[in-house]
Amino acid sequence: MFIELDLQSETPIYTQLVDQIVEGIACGALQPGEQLPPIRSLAEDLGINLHTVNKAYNLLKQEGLLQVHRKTGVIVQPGEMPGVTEAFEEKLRRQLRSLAAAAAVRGMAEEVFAQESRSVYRDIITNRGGE
Amino acid sequence: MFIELDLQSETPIYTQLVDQIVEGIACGALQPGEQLPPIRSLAEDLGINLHTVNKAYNLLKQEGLLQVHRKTGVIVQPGEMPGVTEAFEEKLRRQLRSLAAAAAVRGMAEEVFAQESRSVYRDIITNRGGE
DNA sequence: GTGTATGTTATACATGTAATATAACAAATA
DNA sequence: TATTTGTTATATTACATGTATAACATACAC
Repeated sequence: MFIELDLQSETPIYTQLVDQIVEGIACGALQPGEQLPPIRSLAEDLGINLHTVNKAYNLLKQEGLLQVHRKTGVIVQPGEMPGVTEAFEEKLRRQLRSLAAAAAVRGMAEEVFAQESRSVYRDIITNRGGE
Repeated sequence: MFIELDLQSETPIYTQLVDQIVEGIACGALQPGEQLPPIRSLAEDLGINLHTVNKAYNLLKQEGLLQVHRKTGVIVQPGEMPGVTEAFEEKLRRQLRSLAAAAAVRGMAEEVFAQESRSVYRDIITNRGGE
């Protein structure tokens, strides 16, 4: 798997997992219908607890990005992806707001901030990794 | 004061405080050198504990956005604002990355995402509030 | 000086979250 | 039947959040 954890980071492990799986789907490294490792294997591979993986998988299931079949295991949502809901828009704006304010205060111009966003987005879908 | 807290929110109170003060500085509602309420008054006004306000003020002090003088109280950084450091750039990119991936997965196009960022930024500095 | 308003520090407590460790359960399939 | 999967249930540890009190240190007004 392509997952890399930073156990020293202040971002919770399950969040890192969620983020990297979402990125994987976004950039095409994880195709719709593709199988993810069983929670126990992935947990062992990463040296973490089964429940931590489970929590991440469940969050993604609730968001409609993963499907969980008993015994079959976990796969990337095969058909329609969730789409941009009103709730998602709100959440996105709320988080962008915090970043934009911090950027503005430090003198980062509007266009630079927008360009930064665009460039980060592009880095993801072109699978370059970003750093 | 212009602070509004949502005690039901999952975002910690001190984070909400930090965000709103940063926004206040960004949009000009809080001018450089301007005085902020004493921690005890603000805490009482908002119906929260003194230490919660103190934590927020201290984070902003560490980031160089506030100055804390004993007895004089807390003021908005009067001279040079922090600027876009390497550390800030990294942190910004890391957080944008998570948002961009989530947006991409839901089919939000690159240009829409960039435009969204630009528009949120503009909302802040033009002091319209945003919602 | 005395008093007062400020931020600071220390201690304690309650609650919730993150992560781990075990164990057992439920369902699908070989 | 046995195995592999996700699920659920407890328990424990550590840490974060928020509160509550109390005391301390400094600057300023009087």
